[in-house]
Amino acid sequence: MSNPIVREIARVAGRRLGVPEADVLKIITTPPSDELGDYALPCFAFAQRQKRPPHEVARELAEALREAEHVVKAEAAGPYVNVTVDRAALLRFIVGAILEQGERYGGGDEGRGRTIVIDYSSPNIARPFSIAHLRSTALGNALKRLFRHLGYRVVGVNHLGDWGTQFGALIAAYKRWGSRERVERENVYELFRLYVKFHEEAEKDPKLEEEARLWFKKLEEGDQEALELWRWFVELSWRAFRRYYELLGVEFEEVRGESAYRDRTGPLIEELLKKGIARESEGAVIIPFDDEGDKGEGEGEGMPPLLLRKRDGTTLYATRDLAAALYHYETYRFYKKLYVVGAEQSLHFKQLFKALERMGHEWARDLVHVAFGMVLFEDKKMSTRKGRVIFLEEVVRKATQRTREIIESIAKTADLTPEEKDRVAQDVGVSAVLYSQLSRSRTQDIHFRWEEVLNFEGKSGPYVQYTHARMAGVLRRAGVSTSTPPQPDEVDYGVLTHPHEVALAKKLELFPQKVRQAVEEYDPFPVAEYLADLAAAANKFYDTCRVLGEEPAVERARLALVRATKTVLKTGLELLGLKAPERM
RNA sequence: GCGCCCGUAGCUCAGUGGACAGAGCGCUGGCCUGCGGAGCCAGAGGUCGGAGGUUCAAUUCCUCCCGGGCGUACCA
Repeated sequence: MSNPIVREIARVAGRRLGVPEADVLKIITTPPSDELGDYALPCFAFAQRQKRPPHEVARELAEALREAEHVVKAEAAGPYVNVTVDRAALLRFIVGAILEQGERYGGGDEGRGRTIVIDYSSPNIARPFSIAHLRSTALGNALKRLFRHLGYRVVGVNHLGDWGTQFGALIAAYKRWGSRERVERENVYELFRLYVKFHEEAEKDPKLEEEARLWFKKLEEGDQEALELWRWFVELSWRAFRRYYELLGVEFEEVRGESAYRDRTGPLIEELLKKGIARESEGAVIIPFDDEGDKGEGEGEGMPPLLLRKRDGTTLYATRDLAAALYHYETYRFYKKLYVVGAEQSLHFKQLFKALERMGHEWARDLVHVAFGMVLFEDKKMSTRKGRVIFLEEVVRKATQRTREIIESIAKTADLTPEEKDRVAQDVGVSAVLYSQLSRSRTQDIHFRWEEVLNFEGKSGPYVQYTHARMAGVLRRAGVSTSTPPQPDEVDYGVLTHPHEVALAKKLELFPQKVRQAVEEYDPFPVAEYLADLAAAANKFYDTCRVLGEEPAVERARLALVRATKTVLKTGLELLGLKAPERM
C-alpha cells in the first residue's frame, strides 16, 4: 500500500515516535473489518522499542494521527490504532492513478537495463503436447509478461528436448514397427504410440534399451540414416508444436533445442577434464561433488556426481544444459536466468549450478530453478512412457466447446457473428485451461480434474473475464470513449460511499504490490488469486450499485470506478497471458 | 538411508509472528418487469497432521515424530 494518505500516516506516526517513515509504512495493515477503519497500526514493535505498554503507545499515536491530513478518525483499540481516512480523497488517489496510468498501472521501471532469460515450456518433442508441459508453459509465459511489466528485458527461451537417448528409442521403435505413411498421417500421435510401444516391449526385452542407446550413439556420431530420421521427426513435431503455441498465445524470443549444443559438448568435456573439474569414473565422465574439490561449506558433500558422458561415449542432457547456460551468458549477459522446470529435477539443477560455480563463473548464483509441483491425473503422476497422459489438444477442445455452448445460450451475444463466437470461445476456453495452471502456488501439485477445469463458475479464468466483459458492457452502453480518461476534477469521488464501492477501490489499490510479489516469488499465483478476488469485489459492487441512469454525479463517479476496474482486470489478465474479451 | 516438497472445512487450495483462520467447488435455502444469472445473498462445515520448545503473542519460527509425494551415476 502506498498512496499519499498512507505515507502521511506513516510520516506523522514516525515523527511522533522517532522512527523512520519506512519502518512504519512496513507495518501498516488493514483492520479486520471495514467499520473499524481503513488502516491499522499494530503498536507492539514500537512499544517494545520504547519499553512501554502497547496500548499506551497506541493511545498516543491515535492522538497524533488525528492531526494528520486526510485523517478523519483515529482510535486506539487496545494495542492497535485504527485510522479512518477521508474516503473521497482516498478514492481519488486510487482511481485517479489508474485512470491516468492506464495499462501501465502496477508496472514500473525497476528492471530497466536488466535482462532476464527464462527457459520455459521446453517440451520433449516427438510426442503430443501434454498437460505436464502446460504448467511450465503457462508459468513461464506469465513470468515473462510480469517481468516485462516492471521494465526488464526478457528473453523467453524454448530449450526443446530434441536430442538424447529418447530419439534413439524412437528410431529403434520406428525401424521395428513404424511406417512412413502412418507417421505422416498421425504425426506426433503416431510418434507417441511408437514411444509407448517401445517402453512396453523394453520391459519384456531389455535388449531394446541397448538398441536405443546404439541409435543415439549413431546419431551423435553423425550417421546419415539416423540423422535423416531424426530431422524428419523433429520437423514434423515442431510443426505440431507451433500450432499448440499459437493456440495458447505463447511466443518465444529464442527457440533453440538441445541439439543446437551438440557440437559444443565434446570440447566442453575435454576442457573440464583438462582443468580437473571433471574426471573419468567407471568409464564415464563425471563432475564429483563428494570430494574436497568443493570449497563451499560442505553443501557439495554427499551430492551425487553430475554425469557428462556415458560409458558408451554419448552425452547427457546435463552436458547440453551446461553448454546452454554458457551460451546464454555469453549472448545475453543476463541479470538472471530462470529455469521453469518441474521440482523433480531439483537435484539436477543443484548439480548444474554447482558445476558452473566450480568452473569459476560467478554468475552461477544468478541461475534460478523455478521449480513447480507435478500435474497429477486421478491423483497419480502422469507417465508418458505408460501412455497415462492428457493431451493439451483435448483439454482445449473441450474447454472451447463448453464456452461455445454457453455463448449460444446467452442472448447478450446473439448478435456476434459465428467467427466472432469462435474467436471468443477459444479465447475463453484457453484461458480457463491456462488459469487452472496458475491458480495454485508453484510448489503445490495440481490435481487435474475435468469437472474442475470445465467449471467456469467461481474462481476461474472465465469468471475474471466475465467480470471484465460486464465492466466493458457498462462502458459501452454509457458511450464512454476508452481513449480519453476523464479529467480528475470532473469526478466527485465523495459520492462513492457504499461499502462495496470503497471495498472495490481498496482492492484496486493492491494490484501493484501483487505484481511485485509475483516477480519476487517467481510465481504468477498471487496475481491470479488477486484477480479472482478483485472480480468478486467488482461483482458485488455491480450487483448493488447501479451505474447507468443514476444522477449525473453518481453516474460519473461510478463510471470512473468501472473504468479503473476494467483496466486492472484487463492488465492483470494479460500479465497472466490470458485474453480479455470485451464481450463473451 | 539421505535430500527436497507437501500435510489448514467433505474436496481443491489461500493465508500469517499479532485483533474472532479465509476462498472456490460441493451441499441447503433465497435473488432476474432496471447496466450481462459464466453473477449475487444467506446457511451448514475446521483439535490449522501430532508432541515439545522459543515468544507478551505461534496455524506461522525451531526440534522431534507421523503420513503422502518426488529425487537419489550412465533417461529428460
